[in-house]
Amino acid sequence: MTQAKRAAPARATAWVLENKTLSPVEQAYNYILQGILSGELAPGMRVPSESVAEALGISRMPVRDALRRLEGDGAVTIYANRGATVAEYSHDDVIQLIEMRAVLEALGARLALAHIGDAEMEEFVHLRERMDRAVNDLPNWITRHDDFHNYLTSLSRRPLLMRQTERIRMMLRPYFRRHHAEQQELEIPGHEHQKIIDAVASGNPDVVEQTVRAHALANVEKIANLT
Amino acid sequence: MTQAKRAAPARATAWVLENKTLSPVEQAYNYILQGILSGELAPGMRVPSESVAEALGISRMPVRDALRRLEGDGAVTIYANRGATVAEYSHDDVIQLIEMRAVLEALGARLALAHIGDAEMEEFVHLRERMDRAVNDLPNWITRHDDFHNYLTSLSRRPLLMRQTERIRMMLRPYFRRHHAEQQELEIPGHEHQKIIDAVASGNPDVVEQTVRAHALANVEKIANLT
DNA sequence: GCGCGGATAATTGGATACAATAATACTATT
DNA sequence: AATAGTATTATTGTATCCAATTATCCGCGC
Repeated sequence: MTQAKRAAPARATAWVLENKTLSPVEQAYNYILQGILSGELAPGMRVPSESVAEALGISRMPVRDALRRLEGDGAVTIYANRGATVAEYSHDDVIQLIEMRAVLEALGARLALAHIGDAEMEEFVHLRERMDRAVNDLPNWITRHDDFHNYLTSLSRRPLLMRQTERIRMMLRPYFRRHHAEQQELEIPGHEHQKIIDAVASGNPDVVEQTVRAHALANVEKIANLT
Repeated sequence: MTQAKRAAPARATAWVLENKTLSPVEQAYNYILQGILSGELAPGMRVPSESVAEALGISRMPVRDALRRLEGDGAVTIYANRGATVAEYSHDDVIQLIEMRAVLEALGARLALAHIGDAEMEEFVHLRERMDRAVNDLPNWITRHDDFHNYLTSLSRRPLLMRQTERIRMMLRPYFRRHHAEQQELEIPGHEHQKIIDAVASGNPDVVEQTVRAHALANVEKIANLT
């Protein structure tokens, strides 16, 4: 069990950029994830390693690796001897995920306050406007919406927290899509998110945390009821 | 001629307890995780798939699967073409993890209130006592400590939340071990945790949430400074 | 028509083999 | 002696093959 300790290699954060040809595992990972995020692969659908392998012209082995990683991300569920399916979250699961996201993003927002100046406030308004402009284009709007929240969380300078919230958001993606697709209008332009901007502008950590938390929990029931 | 049967591990690997033939992936997963939790495998140590496979009498393939899952759990880090190492978290990382655990467990505690009656209160006291009795046995105390917190979180009836907090606790395990090992005494028996019990007894959600959160953040700096 | 077995097909799990990559050791050259 | 470049070794990544499990289909009996 014991292994010689050796200095861990430097964290390669930029390997994506220099690698033009993605490795088979990465191809498979991106391919499947894209399918889930885009909505092509709906919750419950099977993801046979064979068909993915064939589609990408690789063997099943890297696909399996990719599926394991996606399982860790909560994007797919792997049943023993029965393969992988796009993760399906129940009514209660969705509630839990939203609750978790709420407290985590609220925490992120609170911690972000320390790093917010005029430039950042401007950026918030900018992001809100971009969101509003995409109000009639659902896929685009979802992206912009995520941009807004991710930016706020990113200002906390907490990469692990960021990663966590992104992960949960990814898990919820299919259900948010469904929810927004059924709404007549996505949001009275900017209204909800302006409240967050105002809270941030106030500079009060408790207010910020509470506002973001409430925002995330806003229509938890409506979303969960779709499942 | 008849093909030789799949070689059942001829060597009776002194394996944990009587288990009903865990699949190779599960064996590898448990084996590595156990090594990390027990402290045998310290952060930064390499975990070559070959040696694990050999130790368990299986091939490298299921070990790879296990490592991928552990990567998703945050227990190991996999560098492309350079294998897996036990996940190493920096000073800042540890702070983030503790912060996340704080808000998530605080949320869990708040939600648990709805499911707490006399029987549960008794169980809390029971668990605290077990913890106190193990005060001179570090590994055991850590287990009891986790038992206490996991029980509280479990009462929220939020499996995903539970899983998340357990995951984070696992990531932090090596650093907590280090922290507690350096402490003269683990805790004025029951003192800190009695405060949580009292808060729960009060039945006030805000108090509970705040208390649990404060408890988790109690010595974040001391722990993080060890890295 | 409906359920129940048993054969058959489809799909995953695991092992071996080989290729690719990174780490290490070595040699030659300055 | 230091270093750069090369050869060697160790380890990981991928492909292919076979076994095992699960799902499907079909005939049979009620």
